[in-house]
Amino acid sequence: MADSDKTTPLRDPGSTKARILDAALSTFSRKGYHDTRLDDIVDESETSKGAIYFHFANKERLFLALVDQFADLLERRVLDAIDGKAEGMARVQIALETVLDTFGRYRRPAKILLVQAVGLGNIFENKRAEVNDRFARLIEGYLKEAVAIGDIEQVDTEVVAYAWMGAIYGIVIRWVTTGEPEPARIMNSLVPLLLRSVGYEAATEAAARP
Amino acid sequence: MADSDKTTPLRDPGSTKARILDAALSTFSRKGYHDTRLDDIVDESETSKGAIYFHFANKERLFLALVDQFADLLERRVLDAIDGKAEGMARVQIALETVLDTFGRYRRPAKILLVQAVGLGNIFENKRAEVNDRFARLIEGYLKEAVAIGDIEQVDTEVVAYAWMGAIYGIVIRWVTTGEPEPARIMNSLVPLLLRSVGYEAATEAAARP
DNA sequence: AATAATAGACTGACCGGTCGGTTTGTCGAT
DNA sequence: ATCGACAAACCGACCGGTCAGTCTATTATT
Repeated sequence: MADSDKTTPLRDPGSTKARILDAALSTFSRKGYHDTRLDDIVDESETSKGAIYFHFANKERLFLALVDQFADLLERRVLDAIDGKAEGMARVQIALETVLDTFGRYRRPAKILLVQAVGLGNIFENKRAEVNDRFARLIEGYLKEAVAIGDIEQVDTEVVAYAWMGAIYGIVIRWVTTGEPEPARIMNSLVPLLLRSVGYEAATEAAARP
Repeated sequence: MADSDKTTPLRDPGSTKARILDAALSTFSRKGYHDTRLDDIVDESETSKGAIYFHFANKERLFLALVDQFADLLERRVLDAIDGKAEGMARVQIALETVLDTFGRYRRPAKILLVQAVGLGNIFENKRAEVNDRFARLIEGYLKEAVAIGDIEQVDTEVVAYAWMGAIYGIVIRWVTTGEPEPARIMNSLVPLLLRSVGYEAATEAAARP
């Protein structure tokens, strides 16, 4: 996923691939998958069809590369944020805040993952479900830990995890589309709301970072 | 929307249109918008291209007709269920249960609204947002009422409403796709979860209907 | 010279939409 | 009650634009 996989860079191959990915991100997030023409990406990246097909097998793969890229980033950020700093519900809270923060910082990738990757064929739907599962399971793990520790009472952790992901998605999708509830407001309203839903009162108050 | 608008039905125009809508619902919900060929609908409905274009302006309108149809049904069911029977959080609870129950009963329309209508062009995205808003605002209204009455404390009703819709969507999408959390379990876990998120303890227990 | 990387003209399958034509029912006139 | 005129409903072959993907040519690198 980095730059130098194994191929020897000629002119400056990384930059072309990166330019293609950038342009693809921009166009896909703006127009959606089907309304994006390969030629749009060619224009915006100032490369060529040949370059695209040299670096990616086809349109579908190019799109999925963006999804994977962002899913990886999101997971890394959550894991980094947690990183043994706390346990129980404190962990859950940090995880939620990090997910929200990351969506906030990366608006276009978020849009691709949450909006544009939905409703396409089964291939895409599976990928979306896979990513969703990944994070729902992550959250569920922390939740179970919190239950075990006694931070919160017994709950249907599976339903909670998916409901939370859904709630986050719902709010973020709206923000991504309309810009409406400002990230700070989302952070301050949504996180306590979710925590309260399992009977936990949020510890922190203004957690929104600049 | 009935049959005899003003035109005198000849053979039985309603039935053909209904067959087309049925086939469209079936195919769109299964394959999604773009993977559905008009000819698929022709085959499944045992009609013809001409019949489709006689009743609908184009593919897009046919799809949107399904979305509208279901959105109307959903709204009607919620309003009927409420219908002055209660007020405050009791109303909110009934609204939530009705929405969930309706999604549960109409799996394919639910899939079209929640999955297949996402990620298509802007036209579709707007429609989806419109429907989503409609219900979020509905819920928000009841929530505000509950706050005014004193059933629950002050909350960011807008965020709560959209978060709830998202949570419901998230769970229902999963069910629609995988069949996973059974409707009864959803009803019993999700509704209390949502109510608790605004500090309200659910009154009823096993509310799931046969 | 050989190979990686890039360019971009070109192809062909695909599919939404059209359109001329056919069938089926209504109704007024005879 | 028969017919002819008309229209609503329906049929399906066909058209034509679109666009992902291919292919050959060209350039840069070792």
